[in-house]
Amino acid sequence: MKRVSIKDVAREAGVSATTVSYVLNRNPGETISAETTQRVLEAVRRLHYVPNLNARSLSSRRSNLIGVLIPQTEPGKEFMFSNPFYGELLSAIEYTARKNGYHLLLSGTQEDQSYVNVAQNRGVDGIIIVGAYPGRNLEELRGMNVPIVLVDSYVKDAAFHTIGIEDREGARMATEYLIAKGHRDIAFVSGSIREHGVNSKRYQGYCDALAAAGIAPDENALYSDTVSYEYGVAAAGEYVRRGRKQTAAFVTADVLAVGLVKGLLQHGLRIPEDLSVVGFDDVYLSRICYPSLTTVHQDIARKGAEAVRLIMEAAAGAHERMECILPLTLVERDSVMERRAR
Amino acid sequence: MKRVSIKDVAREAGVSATTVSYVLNRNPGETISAETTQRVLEAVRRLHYVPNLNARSLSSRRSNLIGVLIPQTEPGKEFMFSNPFYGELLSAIEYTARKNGYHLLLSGTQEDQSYVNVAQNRGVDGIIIVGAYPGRNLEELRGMNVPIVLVDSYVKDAAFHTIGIEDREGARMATEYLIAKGHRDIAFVSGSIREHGVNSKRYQGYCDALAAAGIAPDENALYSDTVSYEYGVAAAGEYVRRGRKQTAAFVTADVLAVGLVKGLLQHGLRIPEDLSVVGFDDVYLSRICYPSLTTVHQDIARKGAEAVRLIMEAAAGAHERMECILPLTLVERDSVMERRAR
DNA sequence: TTTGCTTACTGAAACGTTTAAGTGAATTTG
DNA sequence: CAAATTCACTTAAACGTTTCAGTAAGCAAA
Repeated sequence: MKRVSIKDVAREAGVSATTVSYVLNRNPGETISAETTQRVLEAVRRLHYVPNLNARSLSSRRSNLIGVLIPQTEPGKEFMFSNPFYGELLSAIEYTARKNGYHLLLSGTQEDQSYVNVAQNRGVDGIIIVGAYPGRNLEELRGMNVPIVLVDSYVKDAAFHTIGIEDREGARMATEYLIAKGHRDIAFVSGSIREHGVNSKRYQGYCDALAAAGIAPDENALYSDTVSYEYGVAAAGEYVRRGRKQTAAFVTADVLAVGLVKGLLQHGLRIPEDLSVVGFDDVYLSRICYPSLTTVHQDIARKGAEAVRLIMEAAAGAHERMECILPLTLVERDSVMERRAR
Repeated sequence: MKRVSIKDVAREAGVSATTVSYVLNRNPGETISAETTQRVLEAVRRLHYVPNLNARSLSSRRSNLIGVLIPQTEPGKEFMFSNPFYGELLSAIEYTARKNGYHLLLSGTQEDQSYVNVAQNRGVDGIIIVGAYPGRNLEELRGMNVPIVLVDSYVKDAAFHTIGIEDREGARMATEYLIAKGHRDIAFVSGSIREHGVNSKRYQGYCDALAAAGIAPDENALYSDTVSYEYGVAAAGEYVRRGRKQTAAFVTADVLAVGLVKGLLQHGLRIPEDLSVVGFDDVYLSRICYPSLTTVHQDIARKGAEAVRLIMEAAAGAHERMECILPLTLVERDSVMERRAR
């Protein structure tokens, strides 16, 4: 039960292996007669030949493989890859990659883990890293000789291409929207605020909007290390415990916002009557949850597509650092209402 | 900027490449002295050597790579991979695979597409196929010389291992539960009912429960199309159009159930007061939606883990066909209530 | 007629591993 | 003490491609 190799095809077609390779790869500069091409393709079909891509990678040093690294927790505990946003992004990346002849090498990442082993040794043509933050992991990657795209990271490093969104603008937009609806006490709920992370930018945007309206930022911002539905629920409890000072909340991730809403409902509060909520990301879930979530929309499909595009361009020889920032819009749904006296 | 290879390590450590390979692979039967082992490992560390897994696969004919095929639609249109269940399952597969030293080669599949090219040519050690149904695609795979695990398929074929759940039992359980709550007119909402597919089993289970209670199944209570949130919403419209005969619905996928509920709410109906709903899968979303969904729970994390285990066992030499059926339980949440007169 | 160019191929090395088979030296066995 | 065994390695072939550097034939140009 041996695999059929290029040599078998060559024998069948009465040509050399080299010729078969040239036929299959339409190698520029090489000329193969129409007749021979026919014979080779015939043989390929007859023998059901499929090229061994490992051998091809080994020889040509390109693999048509893109490594994708996504934060992962133990399964069953949380959403797919800890945030449904990651799932949707992955889906978009996969789709674009496949349409361009790439395969995906998928690996989850956990805090302490080395990034390098995960992907380098397969000879990937590029790596897309989602949700990374600076640290020894990124240091490791710098030495690698492969294009790397960081998604949603504010690391400015010549070694990494980045793709992101107008975080600060988006947050300002959301907060301004709440202010325009008459709210002045606006909670800020997010995952951990780290330097170079998206949340610090979103916090800035939130402050920008408050400042423009002459409101002092709320010292009691709620945030945690993890972006999760569970933390959203917990934050609701905390909000009640603290005396429900705010009439609105800007939440930096939909999954968190949905948890918050759920938690508040469980406490017998009504949304948006008792608290107006604006989320961030516009994951599919936001349309589904109850009440449906007013949120800052980002084009996830496009983000994935651009990530793949950057890898391809870099692999094709582009050498300067590339950066791609996508715009945001606000989508109004049912989780916000005009402020009224309580 | 050359890659460091095993030969560089060999030179550095003053031994042959073979010795380095033996040290790195702890090859059984081969003895390498402690001192040499030390020297080699030192050299590996000094040179930051990482083995080229493509070369390894080529030479050893095992890749530590598992191909995963998941139904995929255009991104942005629907959930991750068309059903959040797939995302959660993928997450579980990834986790288990990684813990066992495997990487994942991910590919989405679309209706018309050949499965073979997607994975075979990378020399994967096995393929996990989610949501496949018999057809020419499976025919193609039969010829391949690689363990294949079909998830949720009732294809009985010596060429494929399978992993599934007690679909019929689960459906019976759900329907019996509704009957026990006093319902007699129970809708059946599902994706397309195909031979060898899970939905035909679930339909049987639904009929079993009705029969046991002396209820004749009603053609008019059937809603079947595609598994998607959108179709759930559409089914709600259809339900209203048909005159709201049923007081309860058994829905064969949570994502569909959530759409149905959403659609009904949009029509001004209340859940569970106007319609009791039981879903299937217990995806994370079921806890989050409003009202939270009573549903048939399956252990998705375990399912993913078992899929990987089957691949590993098959790769290790097990040759008879393996089949793994996991049990189901019913989880009660807020989408069902006792029937009362209307 | 020689030279040079084009066309259509082929040979062989290289990519980075694994692994079967072998090799000497040291050690044990009969 | 010779023979057999064990130990600790090495040699070289193989895995299935790509690709550089030819080559031989045909033809046009000088």
